[in-house]
Amino acid sequence: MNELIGIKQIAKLAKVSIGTVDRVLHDRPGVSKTTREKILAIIKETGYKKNAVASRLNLAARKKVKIAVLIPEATSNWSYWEVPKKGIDDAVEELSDLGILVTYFYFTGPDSFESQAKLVLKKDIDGIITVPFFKEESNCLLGNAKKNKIPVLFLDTEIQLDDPAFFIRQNSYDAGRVAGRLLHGLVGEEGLYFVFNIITDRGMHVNNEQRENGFREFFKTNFKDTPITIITINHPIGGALGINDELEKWFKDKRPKGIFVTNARSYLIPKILEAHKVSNVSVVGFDLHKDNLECLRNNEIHFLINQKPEFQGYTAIKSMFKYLTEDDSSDLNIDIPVEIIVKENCQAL
Amino acid sequence: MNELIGIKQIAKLAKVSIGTVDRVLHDRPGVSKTTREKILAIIKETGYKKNAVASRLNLAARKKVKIAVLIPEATSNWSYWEVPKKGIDDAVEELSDLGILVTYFYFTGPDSFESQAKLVLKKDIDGIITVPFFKEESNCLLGNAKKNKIPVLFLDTEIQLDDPAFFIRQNSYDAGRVAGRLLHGLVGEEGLYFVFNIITDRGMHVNNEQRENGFREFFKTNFKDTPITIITINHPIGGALGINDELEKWFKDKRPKGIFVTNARSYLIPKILEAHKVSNVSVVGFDLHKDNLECLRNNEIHFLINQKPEFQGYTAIKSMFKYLTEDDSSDLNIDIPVEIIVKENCQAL
DNA sequence: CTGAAAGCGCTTACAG
DNA sequence: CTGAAAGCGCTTACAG
Repeated sequence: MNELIGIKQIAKLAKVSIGTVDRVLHDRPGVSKTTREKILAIIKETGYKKNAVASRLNLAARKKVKIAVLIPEATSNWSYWEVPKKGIDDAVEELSDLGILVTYFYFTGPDSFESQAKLVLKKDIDGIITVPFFKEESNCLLGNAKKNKIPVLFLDTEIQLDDPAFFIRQNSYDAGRVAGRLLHGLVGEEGLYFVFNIITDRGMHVNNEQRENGFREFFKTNFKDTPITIITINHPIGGALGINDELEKWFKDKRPKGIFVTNARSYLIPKILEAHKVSNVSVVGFDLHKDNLECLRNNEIHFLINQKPEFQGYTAIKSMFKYLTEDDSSDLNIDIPVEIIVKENCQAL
Repeated sequence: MNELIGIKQIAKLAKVSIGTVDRVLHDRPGVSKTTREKILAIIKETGYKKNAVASRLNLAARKKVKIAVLIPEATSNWSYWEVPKKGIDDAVEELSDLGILVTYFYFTGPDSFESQAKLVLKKDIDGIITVPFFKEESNCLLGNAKKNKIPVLFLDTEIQLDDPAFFIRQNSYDAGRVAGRLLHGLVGEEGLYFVFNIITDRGMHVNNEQRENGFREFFKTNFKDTPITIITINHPIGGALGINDELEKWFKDKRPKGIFVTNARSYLIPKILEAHKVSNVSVVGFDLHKDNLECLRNNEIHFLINQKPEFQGYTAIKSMFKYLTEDDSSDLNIDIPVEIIVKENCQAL
């Protein structure tokens, strides 16, 4: 709390000009070894810390930090990707005085991802935020970005890539374990457990798989012999699910039942249950999709797990900006907490 | 995204100097009505927004924002108040370049709260962050602060005061309803429910009461005839709880049981249950006290509700700073979300 | 290799 | 009532 030491004080102590101090601070060439070392010693001694605000004030006007955001196009159904975008926009607003420019690029499948990624790399850009939905194409983007020394931050999903990268996403395996805990609490040890993977042709299912694995691991660790039935349904988005003979068989059993839906489509379950005339089934799903929230309010879904997409977007921008301006990568790898939502705490969000 | 309009451009458009523009922007006297109106019109037209960073750069060096934080002294037992303090310190660190100075004051009871509050008001201070543990004394502080036009922000607990004030805290009533939902999920409709208020002589019990009310309201709304037994134990912090005849009576009943502890002392429950030789009781409590976390890991406590004390501290500083520097009070009243913690999602925090 | 000057957008004395 | 200058801490040309 003693008077903050600035570049000016350092210069005075070292008997040089502030320009020279600046050169040393930024590791720029053109300083003799002796002066450099003298200045470095003083910087260390005084515990000098650069004033990031003053620094940005200059640069903001001349050279904005440019970040490209490459995400799925918001579809007409559920515009999930509007949510992280909201967070991104909030962060941009907060950082606007510090000089930031975010440009959005959209993709719909592997091909457009690839072409948009190429477009991004052609632009004059400092960092990239995207999602690793397509392994090969993500590797390609990551490799090319690496060549240009452009950092890439992935949201939503973690997959193994050829080069190290940054990830801000929920640990889906942990989320599955939490779902196991919650569903077990409602259904008990004598229950029948179902995992519903309601998928579509296109799109990644990495999160689905890891959530299922975590769910099974929970039971394997805590309640060894609990039988879990995995049901995978390929179903286009929109449209309802009808009677299913395989399901009918399962529903005949009298034991208490729990269903874990490994993605946002748990809102489809109540109608299936109705069609099969089954009731008293506990349901755990993901994401605060409005239809899910509706089911939560009607006690048709009992728990929702939130991966905080808005926070993901917000913190992605903040962390990337911090990295690009202060070379601080500490916030570029984040485990989003597994947030548990019930009817009584869903409004506050 | 067109070129940002600055004070200089405004001045040029209005054919005045930037000094005059500055006077208008800050509503300072010494500008003729005509020029003032001309400038205001241009500001409106151009959508000028002041560059907060540049503005602070000046002031940071001359006049720091000074915030007094008056909180309970951290006790040797559980230093709960270390947690919001951590959040406060993080926020201060983040804002250090913008010129902030936080001074801590500590109290142990109503008397020291009062004397420390007086001390705070004598200092040259821009804002106060504290907790409303003592109604009369809080009113006194709030009244005096109002006279000096110093904003007061209360954390942790909301109570009704004579003047309007700012609150950043969890809605305890909602938290109680969430606890009801969670415990009911584990215990079911045929169960016996207990609310444990484990209190001490000193200290406020407003949160305890509201949590209990919310809990009862949950059952009243959803499961009308569920019997709930309220048990209030006055017990000093530290030391264990032994056999209790009244409890023994209740524990004789064979029905499934659920216990809701309305504060952080749920870690005392497992030992009581052991003493009474009762098992299979579901427990919901508050706060990530290390003993509570230990019980959560041992499956002796099943849910914990977190009121995010670190976030409360962090956001208190950020919001107060924003209010004092940008006159933006929008973040000074916050409902902290009711965060649900189980064994499987407690590490990430 | 080093220094002096101009500037980022805004604020604060000071001069008229 | 208004303007011109100096300055916040740092960065960037430019001059030597």
